[in-house]
Amino acid sequence: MATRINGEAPSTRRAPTIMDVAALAEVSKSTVSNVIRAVPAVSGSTRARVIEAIEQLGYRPNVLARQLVRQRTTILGVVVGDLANPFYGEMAKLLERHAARAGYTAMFCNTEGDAASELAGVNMLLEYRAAGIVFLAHADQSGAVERALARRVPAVFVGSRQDWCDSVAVDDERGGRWATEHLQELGHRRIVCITTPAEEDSDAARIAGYGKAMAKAGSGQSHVLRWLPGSEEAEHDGRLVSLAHLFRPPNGVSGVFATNDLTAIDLMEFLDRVNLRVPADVSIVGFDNVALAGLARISLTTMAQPREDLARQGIATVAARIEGHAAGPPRRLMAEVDLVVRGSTAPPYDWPNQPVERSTAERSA
Amino acid sequence: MATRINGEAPSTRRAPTIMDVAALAEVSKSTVSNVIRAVPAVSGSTRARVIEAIEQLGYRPNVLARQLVRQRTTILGVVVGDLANPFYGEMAKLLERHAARAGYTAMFCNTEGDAASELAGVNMLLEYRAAGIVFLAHADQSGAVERALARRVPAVFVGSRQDWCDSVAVDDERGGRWATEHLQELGHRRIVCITTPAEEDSDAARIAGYGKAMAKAGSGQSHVLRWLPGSEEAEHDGRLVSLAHLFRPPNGVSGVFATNDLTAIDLMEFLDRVNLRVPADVSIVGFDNVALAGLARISLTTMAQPREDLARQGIATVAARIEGHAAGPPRRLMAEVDLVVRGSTAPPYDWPNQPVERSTAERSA
DNA sequence: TTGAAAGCGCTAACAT
DNA sequence: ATGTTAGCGCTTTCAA
Repeated sequence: MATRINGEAPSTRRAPTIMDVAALAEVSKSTVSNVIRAVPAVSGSTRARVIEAIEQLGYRPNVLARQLVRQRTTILGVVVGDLANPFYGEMAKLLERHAARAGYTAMFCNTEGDAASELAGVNMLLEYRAAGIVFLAHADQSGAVERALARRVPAVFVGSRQDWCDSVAVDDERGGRWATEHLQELGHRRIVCITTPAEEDSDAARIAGYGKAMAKAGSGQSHVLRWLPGSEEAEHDGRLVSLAHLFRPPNGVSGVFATNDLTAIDLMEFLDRVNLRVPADVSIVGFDNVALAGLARISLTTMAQPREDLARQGIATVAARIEGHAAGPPRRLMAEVDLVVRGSTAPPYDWPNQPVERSTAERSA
Repeated sequence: MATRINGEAPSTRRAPTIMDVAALAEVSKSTVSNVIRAVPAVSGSTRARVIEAIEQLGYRPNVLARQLVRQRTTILGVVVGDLANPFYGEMAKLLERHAARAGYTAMFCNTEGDAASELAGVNMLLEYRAAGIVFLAHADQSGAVERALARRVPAVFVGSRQDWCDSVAVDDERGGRWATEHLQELGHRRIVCITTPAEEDSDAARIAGYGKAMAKAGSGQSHVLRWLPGSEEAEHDGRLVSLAHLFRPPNGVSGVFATNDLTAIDLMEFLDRVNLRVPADVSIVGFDNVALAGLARISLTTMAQPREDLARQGIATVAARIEGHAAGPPRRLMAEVDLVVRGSTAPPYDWPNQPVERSTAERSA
């Protein structure tokens, strides 16, 4: 009979350990370990006894101890900007699902778009010895996060890019260009780009795409406004401009490219309030194709990101690095962006009817 | 000079340990530990040397090892139904924030409303030796989760209830009653309740509230329909009924209480499609007050849940159990539910105008 | 004020 | 087929 190391009765509060199981099954702890890890070299009868003991005690292996001795965790950190934003919520869910499928446990940290909490979150993940990190957001501009990572843990940016790191994202510049061209083809000339004050990396590329389309068309200048939803004004070249005035027909802005759907929808709300009609007075194109955008009452024309692809490839990319299937310089994977035309865009009020570009595939978010 | 235990140069891939720091600072590892844990009994000069070494190596304590030896983690598990649902997304974010404030690290698992993955998620949290678990959803009906928990780890239900466990939630029955009474006071008599096939605990209470209000008014019977958004039909008493037919004026149903906002909004979409107007033909009341519901284009009358309170009290409740400030039988905390009247409810088309009940406080989700 | 030593629960050689 | 043993990186007595 195997010796019971701990002479006392099992504490009511403490979780049973591998030793408790070994004692009950009257085997050594290695045998229990062999059963848990499905090592074949265990006789049927012994295995049965061990399994019986495990169930009787309600034993569950301590992952912390296992990962400590294995010198490798299965924790995958996910840095999210704002879980309450439906785009990130959906991405978080998909990432978790794919991570689980690949044998990893997702650990989220919400940064609230704040560089300090982003760094705190990354540090926490590092202290948990996360096997890899997925960035859905990146607020830090100072390089502190890059330094903290110090090439010690594989990371991937999903939905945005960073030159020092693997990434999976759509061609944001192309998306911005396409969105703007859609407005131009409808006949719009006075087109502005509206973005949020808390600008993400990907926003810059989308804005650049807008700029290129405007330059190429040669019509009208490009104007980028930073708008905090709720405010009546937006910042343009360091000056505040009144939005209501900006859009006032007949000579106001008739087309808007918003760098994300939430901003686009907030703008719709604003326009509704000041009695400007979408799309009769103002056409709007968003970016992301959140579920919301597909509601008939919103019906927002937008650039769709293939969320499922982004999640799948993001996990695959970081898993390949973790498992050593991939080495070398940062990889930049591209996913396809697509225009989804809905009811928020139409020719400007003074424009003759003409055929309208259609999306490659209409999707319902 | 202290002996360097590990003679080799530090590996490029492995994270530095407390021993590496000790060797570099020429102290023992206990001293390093004392510095990390801010134990006062360390001389200023020693502390400085250690801190210097920590920074030079980019050392970060291994939380796994620490929690193993301390026999207690700071991991707080959060079981979520669907992160892509804005109500849960927002709750997840708030819970994470409050958990962090209380010194815990949130670890989410998304169950997709599926009992099997819920149990898998709980098992995972148990294997990580989570200090406590917050349930935002509960799909399992078999008691398997309760048995797995086996009173070994403190848990709290937030937004729903379970008699074997602490909970923080609004009075769902009162909410359902209030929502129905609002419709009744507007003059509606033919009022149905619409819920999802994947019914949560809290849905049952909301439906019960609807039933009580209907019974009390003595007008019309109560009818509960299970509807899968996208379908043209809903299940009622085991039979399928056509929604379009159900609402057709003048003798169709004129008022709907939906057990959550997402279902309510999906119903709005459906009604829009079949050319029934909200609220002229059909009035709708939802439940949750998600951000979406406050958009002018949706303008859904709904029962608001105090999300911030739920999150704060949920964390406080489980933290109290963990930290031993609380013992004894399950606690059931109540949060206030509130009617938010918006544009989706109005008197029925054949009803004379009359004063309308107003919300305690109009909120913008 | 510092250091030595005994584990926490587990895995993975290596012995038997 | 099963047991023995040496750690994984850390905290925490207890001695010095």
